[in-house]
Amino acid sequence: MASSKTATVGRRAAELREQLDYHLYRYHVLDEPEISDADYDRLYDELVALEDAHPELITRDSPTQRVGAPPSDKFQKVEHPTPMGSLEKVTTDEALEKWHEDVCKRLGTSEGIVYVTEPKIDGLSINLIYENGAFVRGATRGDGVRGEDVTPNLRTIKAISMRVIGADDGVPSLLEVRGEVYLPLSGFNALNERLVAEGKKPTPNPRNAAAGSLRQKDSTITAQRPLSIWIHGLGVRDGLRVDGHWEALNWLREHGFRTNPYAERHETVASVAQACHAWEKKRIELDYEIDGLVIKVDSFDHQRRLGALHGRPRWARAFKWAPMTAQTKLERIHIRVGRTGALNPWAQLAPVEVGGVTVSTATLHNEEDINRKDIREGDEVIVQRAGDVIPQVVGPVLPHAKGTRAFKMPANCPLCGVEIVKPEGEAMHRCPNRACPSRGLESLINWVQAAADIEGVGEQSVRRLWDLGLVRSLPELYRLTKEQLMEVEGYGEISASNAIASIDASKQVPFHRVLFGLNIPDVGWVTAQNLARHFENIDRLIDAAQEDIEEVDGIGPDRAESIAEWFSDDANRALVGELRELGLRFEIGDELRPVEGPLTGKIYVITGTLENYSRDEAAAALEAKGAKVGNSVSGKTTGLVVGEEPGSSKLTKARKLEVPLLDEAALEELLRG
DNA sequence: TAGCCTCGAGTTCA
DNA sequence: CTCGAGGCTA
Repeated sequence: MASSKTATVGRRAAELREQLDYHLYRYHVLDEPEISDADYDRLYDELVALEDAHPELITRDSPTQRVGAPPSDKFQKVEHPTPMGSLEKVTTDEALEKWHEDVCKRLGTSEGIVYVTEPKIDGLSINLIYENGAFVRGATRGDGVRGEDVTPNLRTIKAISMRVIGADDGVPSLLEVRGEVYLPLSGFNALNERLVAEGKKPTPNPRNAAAGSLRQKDSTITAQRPLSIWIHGLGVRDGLRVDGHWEALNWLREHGFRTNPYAERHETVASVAQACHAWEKKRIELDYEIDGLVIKVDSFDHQRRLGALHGRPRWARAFKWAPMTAQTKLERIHIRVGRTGALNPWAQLAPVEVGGVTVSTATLHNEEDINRKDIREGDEVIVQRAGDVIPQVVGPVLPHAKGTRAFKMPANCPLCGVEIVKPEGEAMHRCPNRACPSRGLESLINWVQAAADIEGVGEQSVRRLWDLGLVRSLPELYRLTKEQLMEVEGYGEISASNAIASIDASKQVPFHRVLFGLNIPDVGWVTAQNLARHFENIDRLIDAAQEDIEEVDGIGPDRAESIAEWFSDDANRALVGELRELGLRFEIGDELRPVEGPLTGKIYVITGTLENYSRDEAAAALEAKGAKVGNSVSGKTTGLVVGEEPGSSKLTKARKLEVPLLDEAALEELLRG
């Protein structure tokens, strides 16, 4: 008895759902309601009552369940006239090719299929409604069926047209226009600078910043954010005669909508694949983030015949690249003490794929930076590899896990136990102990890999030699014997004698490299060269007064003082004497003579990877012609040599300063001419 | 004295 | 590559 009643109720519920869906469709999709709103509400209320009494009858797609997300009192939920579907993604050429084959099979032809690609903007999908040519409402995508009405905020975005231009040539009475709201990177950076200046926490990425800006309750705040939009499609468009997506984009553009200029038309799938790869590299040139390309079958007739599966159109795909950001757990914050005694905190991360490589460590710079970003051990954090290669921890995915606490530098050096100091106004904490093992070890590593660049002895070997107590100083490295080296893990008869030979050969490195390798504070590559050029030998330098040192290019009172102080230390003087006796070079050769050539006075900067030269080779070739090669683009830069996968910051700066760009062919031309 | 420029230092992964 | 900071210049 009871069961048959339940069955009746179940049938009625299903009937109501079907009717409600049908009337919603009549109303929203076709704009031709068959019943009044009051009648609709009566049906709806009946279903709600049934579902309240029999919760087991509630289905996920019930019209009553469309308010899925937690209710917000800020924004009204609105239903989209046509649902905003999501795109199935592909990540490989093979998957793309497979999709193409499916398209051909379903259309029964491989002829005449045209694709359109557009950058896939990492922003917020928005649906805009125009009635009789006037903007009346805009909503976020939400769950695809209902979104949040953010009309007042959208009105503040100047890139959104408030009316359809050229309405006289037959604009549909109801027009649904889809687009992606985003925050340009320049605006994102400016916003974060402002937030930091106001003592607030910066936003982790442009997408979050855009979302936050658009969901401001107070639209005057939204108005201050430089949001923009790319329009990429049509929803409802009754009576509009366009036959394909490409034509639709053109129509939109002509009627006042901001469509992306990098939309491309492709006659073959191979051409589509090519675009997907080309844009993966070109994307950093854009002032907004894209995470792939959207690919659509152009013809609306084809689109209709292909249809959709589970709300995902068969006629479109998102080609997505490996993400440049990822979320992972920050397991521990470690401290490393550098060759100058600076304490460097670094993050040990749960390994995670970012931009195609597995990242497990990242530098955290200093205490201040960690706390400004509010990063804690145990947090879930966002890791990013942006235009550059080096991963950074952007910030925590709030809230903090239980039991975490703000990061604090240790009071004592983790290696030697001496009390840590932090000079007023400086960012870095330091271990002041000159005899701290970290300094000796790190400076030896710096010697073998940078200053002298000894082949066959790398960081690992130096660490092992140090641990075994065989080499604890530079002179000890030069007194190392083959027999001793063979005790070290990883060395055999041959590799040991080769390594000894390279150590011996490294005694010939030029004076300026020796100076660099001594680890004098404030003396890097350039200053070492300038010192060598100015004083010519160690005898003049070692006893030079601070005022004499100030004469050198790029050295002012601060640096001169620290250099003079270093040379007045007995231990350092002894080290110099010992190295000299061992046969290292302490006077200038002819390697620093300036080269006169056709490019004298010109300054070039190189970015990206060149095909026929390494960066060092290209730099050497330019220098051989008299040019200087710098590291950063400035107003004085003659030209920026751009290879494959260039760094974004140099490129951006060069554009801004109108520094000429040279490709590899132009470089070769320059070197010949 | 401000703002540009250059330098030093530490940096990841395969 | 990016940051911070010292040096240089207008």
